[in-house]
Amino acid sequence: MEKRVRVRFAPSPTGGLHMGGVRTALFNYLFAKKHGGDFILRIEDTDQNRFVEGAEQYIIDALTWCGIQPNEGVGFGDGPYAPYRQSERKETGIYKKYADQLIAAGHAYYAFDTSEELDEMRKRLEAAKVVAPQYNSVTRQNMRNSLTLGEDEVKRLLESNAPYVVRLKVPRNEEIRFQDIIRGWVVVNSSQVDDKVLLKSDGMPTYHLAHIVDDIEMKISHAVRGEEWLPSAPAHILIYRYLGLENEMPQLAHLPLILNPDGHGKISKREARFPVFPLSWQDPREHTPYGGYKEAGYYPEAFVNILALLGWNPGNNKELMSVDEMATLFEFERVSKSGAKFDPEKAKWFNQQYLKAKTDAELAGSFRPLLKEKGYEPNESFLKEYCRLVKEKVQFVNDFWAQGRFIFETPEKLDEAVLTKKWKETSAATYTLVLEKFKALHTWDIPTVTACFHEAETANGGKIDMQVLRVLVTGASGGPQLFDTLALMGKDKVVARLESGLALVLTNFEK
RNA sequence: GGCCCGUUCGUCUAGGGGUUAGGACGCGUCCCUUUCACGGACGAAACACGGGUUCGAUUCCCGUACGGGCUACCA
Repeated sequence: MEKRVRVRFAPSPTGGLHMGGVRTALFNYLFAKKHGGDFILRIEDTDQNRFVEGAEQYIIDALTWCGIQPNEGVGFGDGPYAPYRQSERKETGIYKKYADQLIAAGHAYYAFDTSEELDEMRKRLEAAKVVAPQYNSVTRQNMRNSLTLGEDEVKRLLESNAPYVVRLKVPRNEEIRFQDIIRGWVVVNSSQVDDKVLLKSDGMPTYHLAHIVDDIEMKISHAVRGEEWLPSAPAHILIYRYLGLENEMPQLAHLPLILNPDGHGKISKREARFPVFPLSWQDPREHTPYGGYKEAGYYPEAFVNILALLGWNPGNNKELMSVDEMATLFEFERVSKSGAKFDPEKAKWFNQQYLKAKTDAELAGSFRPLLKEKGYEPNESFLKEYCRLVKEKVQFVNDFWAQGRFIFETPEKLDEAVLTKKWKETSAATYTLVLEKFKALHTWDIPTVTACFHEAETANGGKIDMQVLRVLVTGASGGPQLFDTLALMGKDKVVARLESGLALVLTNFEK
């Protein structure tokens, strides 16, 4: 019988959770949802030196904003396997228990080397032209560990509380093979694997031991993580094997990395000219916060949609999908092996698609607070109409203000390029005519304004350039649907703008 | 350097021994439009290279190049 799908997202609280981490969480979430399984948040805080205040809460907040909440784990309700923080689990002695088991079985050993001694060893090896200095089956013979020291000495050191680590005893030359759901068979020789530290001298487990113990204890069925873990997977296989748990170990899936759009390497928060964090992140050790997708105006649905298609695709040419749709389609077999460069331009397009799907009322709701910051609080119907007009032109609600700002505030200057090109000697008379026609109106709505403009054209004896009218009223060469905009602005404002616009042109353009 | 992983339009990708190599973003042209968009149509644009295997390779194998990851008592 297949075991119940239980997957975990297991970040360490060493900083803000960036988009690569979110995607890993997302794939876990989709997989769990598809199979009706569990999605767990486990906090891997075994490195006390790298602990960052606020990071854990950030992870919880970010997942929540993205709508990919775990159903078990830190911040989301303890299930039957609590605690879900490794620092707390360590207190139960669970990691030491497994480490002791490995030692008893002869697959792990105590090592008493100081960091100075380790440095010395590496230097020595480098001097001897050893290409990859590592603590392994060969070098451990010259180090201070329970394999070289003799039983009595080891016992004495242990009893005298000498600091030690527990290392995995990796065999010298053994082929280690494992199957990755995404990559197929991967084969590595154990000579390439070093004697990994399992238990650190502060008593904390390393990632290598901790995640295995927890995955087993928490009955994790699939370990889904980034490609950066692929090189250490062989060591993990060995640990499972020596624990007698190779048959119970989770299936492995190593996700391709998200790469920088330009340049090279993993996506990085420093060089990116686009957000890499879902929510803005203030690192307590730094001065300036990093902006987030939320603050940039992205909808969480759009953000998640973008991420899902970075390395995965449903194979049906469909790109816009809800999380539910993605979940029904998701499978690791359709996750690609190669890294994906993130394309910020396409990300914007995604958001635009979601934006266009919103109702004017929804948009008004999200734009109202932004507009209030600028000092304007129009009534609901005005705001909805405003949103209707500007939404076709932007990708973010954040752009709504800039797009229609002229409605609230008189532009300081008019678009010169348009005027230079289109303003003629007769223009002053033409647009004065339009002004007079507008002034004479008693009702003011879209059809009336439109009809009035056409009447002006008739009276003028020919077409009147709408773009020039636009510039006179709004200052800009482009903007929302012109007559609709004029209708929304109201007669008084349009007339006043037209007057001031004409005055401005006459002083600056008429020679 | 060593080890591991990867390589289809600029980017995200589909496909897979015989295809006009498909879609999307972006880009260009046109249509719609007396403005601005949206929308629509069309177009330019890819199988890294070299050897095999095969009647036939973009697809399978090997090598090379290139890219990425790892190489800590970090995860």
